[in-house]
Amino acid sequence: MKLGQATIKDIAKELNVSSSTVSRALKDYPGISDETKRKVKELAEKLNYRPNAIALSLRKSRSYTIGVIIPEVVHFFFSTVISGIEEVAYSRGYNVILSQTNEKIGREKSSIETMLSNQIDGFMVSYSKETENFDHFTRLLDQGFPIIFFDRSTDIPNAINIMVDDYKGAFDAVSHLIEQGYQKIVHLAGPKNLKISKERERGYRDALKNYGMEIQEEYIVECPVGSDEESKEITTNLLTTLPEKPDAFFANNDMAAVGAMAAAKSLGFKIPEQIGIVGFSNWQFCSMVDPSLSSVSQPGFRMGARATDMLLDIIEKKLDPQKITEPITLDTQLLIRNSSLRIKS
Amino acid sequence: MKLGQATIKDIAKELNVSSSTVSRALKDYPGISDETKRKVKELAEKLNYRPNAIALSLRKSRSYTIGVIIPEVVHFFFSTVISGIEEVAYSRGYNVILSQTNEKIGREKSSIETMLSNQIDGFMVSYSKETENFDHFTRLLDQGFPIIFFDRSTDIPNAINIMVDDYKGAFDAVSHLIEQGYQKIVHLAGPKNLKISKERERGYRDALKNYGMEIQEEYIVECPVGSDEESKEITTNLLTTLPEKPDAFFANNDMAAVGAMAAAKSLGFKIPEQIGIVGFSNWQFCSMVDPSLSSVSQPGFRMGARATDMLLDIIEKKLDPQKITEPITLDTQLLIRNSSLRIKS
DNA sequence: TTGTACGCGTTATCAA
DNA sequence: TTGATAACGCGTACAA
Repeated sequence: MKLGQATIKDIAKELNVSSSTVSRALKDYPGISDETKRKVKELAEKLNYRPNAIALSLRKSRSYTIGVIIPEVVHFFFSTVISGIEEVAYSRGYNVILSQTNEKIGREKSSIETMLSNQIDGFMVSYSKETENFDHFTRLLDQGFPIIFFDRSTDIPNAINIMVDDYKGAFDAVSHLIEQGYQKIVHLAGPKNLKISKERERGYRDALKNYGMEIQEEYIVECPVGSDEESKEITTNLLTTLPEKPDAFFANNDMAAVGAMAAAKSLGFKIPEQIGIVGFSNWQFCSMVDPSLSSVSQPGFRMGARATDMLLDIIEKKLDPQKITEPITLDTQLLIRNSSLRIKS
Repeated sequence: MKLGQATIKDIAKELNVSSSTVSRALKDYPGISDETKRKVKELAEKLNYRPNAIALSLRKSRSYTIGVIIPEVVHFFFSTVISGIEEVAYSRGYNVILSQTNEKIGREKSSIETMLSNQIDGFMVSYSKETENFDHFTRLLDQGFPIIFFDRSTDIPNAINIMVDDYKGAFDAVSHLIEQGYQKIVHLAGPKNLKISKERERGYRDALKNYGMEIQEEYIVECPVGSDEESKEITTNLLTTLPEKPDAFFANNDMAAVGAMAAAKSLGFKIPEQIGIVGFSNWQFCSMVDPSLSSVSQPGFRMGARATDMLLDIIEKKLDPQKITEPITLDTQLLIRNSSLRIKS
């Protein structure tokens, strides 16, 4: 803050009282004469007094600030989560301090250090793709420091995880494709080390099993990057080389789904008549591509809001983290659009 | 921070030295014996000592934190700007504290107050649509408090504005359409009260003039919401009722452009042969729609990065804000894709 | 080479 | 009803 910001001392000096009196008057403590209160408040108003939150933090060892560690800000799902976080934090009087890791563990660790230095009251974390060792988190959790992991969950004992029900989302999507009569369904899978990828793959497998269909391992293809270009290349390859041509794609994310769509179209396939496609995440563009892309929508805002409410409850001791033993899962919703709807009922 | 976080005092007590010695040893001050330094650093490491940034802030009246006030986080352009801000802030050792206003002035003001309480070193602001009175900003600027306005600029004297060159972006886009031989170019305009909308419309008008073409007022249609549905409806209307059928659309944003594309396609027009379309912003989906959408790309990341560099330079007194009298404009780039390219050269 | 004392802004505690 | 003092964690001018 610039010079010239009035402090309690300034008010005290000007009114010839002690700073404790001013402090008490401002907070309507009992045992201060109405007269003094009035004078203090009047002058505070006049001087545009604003309490110094930093001094307060130092004194209380509480900053009313939570730290958000996120892989990328420019990402539809994550920005939606941030929005939910910010909304709840604001309404409960907390600040949000934000850092993106760009999927780098080094940056993740250093951001955590900085935030701890800044005495934040708790963390909301979606860890980076590079993170395989979780010691920097367990250490904090063991100290009793509040952390909530969102979207990307961990196996750390006692950690609180909140995520989307990826398994069920995938299960629903693939079941839908089967019900639409698709037989050879490829899964464009995500990075193997992320739990969400594994869960989605599990949903894919179980849906097939559930309908008595065989699982062919060559139909499960990893798309490590997750971009549309990558997927277009992979999909073109599959459609031209596999002995039994696939007739549907269930993608781990919407970008990959769009890549598959582009590949199929440029090879002359009709969508959804010959090839069906379903993505995951329900990004904004799903309704804008042609044909519109069916997708599994994830409740990002709700996830951010819910997680923040829990974190603040823990910080404020309204909730005992020990009591939360199960991961919290939020329901997804399958949005059926034209890319997978060939049986009009 | 939880109990148990080691302080300088803890180290001092354990080593039987004074806390100032510890402080100096940790910072490699001259005049401390190597022996002491070694011991102090060793113990600091062992105790996992972490400087208390809050105490430092209080002492230096500097928090190494900047506040970002933004209308919405879930918005491709804004999230890109945030990313640029965060990137530079991180690399220069600053924290970013974030608040979204949801376009409400009340929230804008209260967020500013909170951030000031937290002794932030400067502001990055894109004000809300409701903001018409700027007193809450001028007061701060008059005090010498560093603020940079991005994307949405102000007329406040001495304020620093950074924005995209909307005029030129629009001018280039429309010139391109004309060069492609389109004759009856409609402008799907944005909300009239935003400066960016006005600038884009001005670019549209000047491009037509520049090519000696007549400006027909009924070809300039406001799309107040800016959604694809809205634009689809408006465009369908135009294509079916106007006596002289339009053969191109220059939209104020990409969503509106996609709406126009959908309308044209469903009316059986070929794109780009019969109808050309150019959007604004270059959202991610531009390359994914079919045909791919030409668009004017706005350098969001660069804007965030550049603005933050300036803000930090001002904070660190490397730059005198008085010296910046002109608004800073960043060049846009016209990305020509299939929706407007009918003359292959 | 090291220690003492003070102040950043605030509030809790004890005393008057 | 009010005031003086100490403390939160750190850095530094001054003294030793």
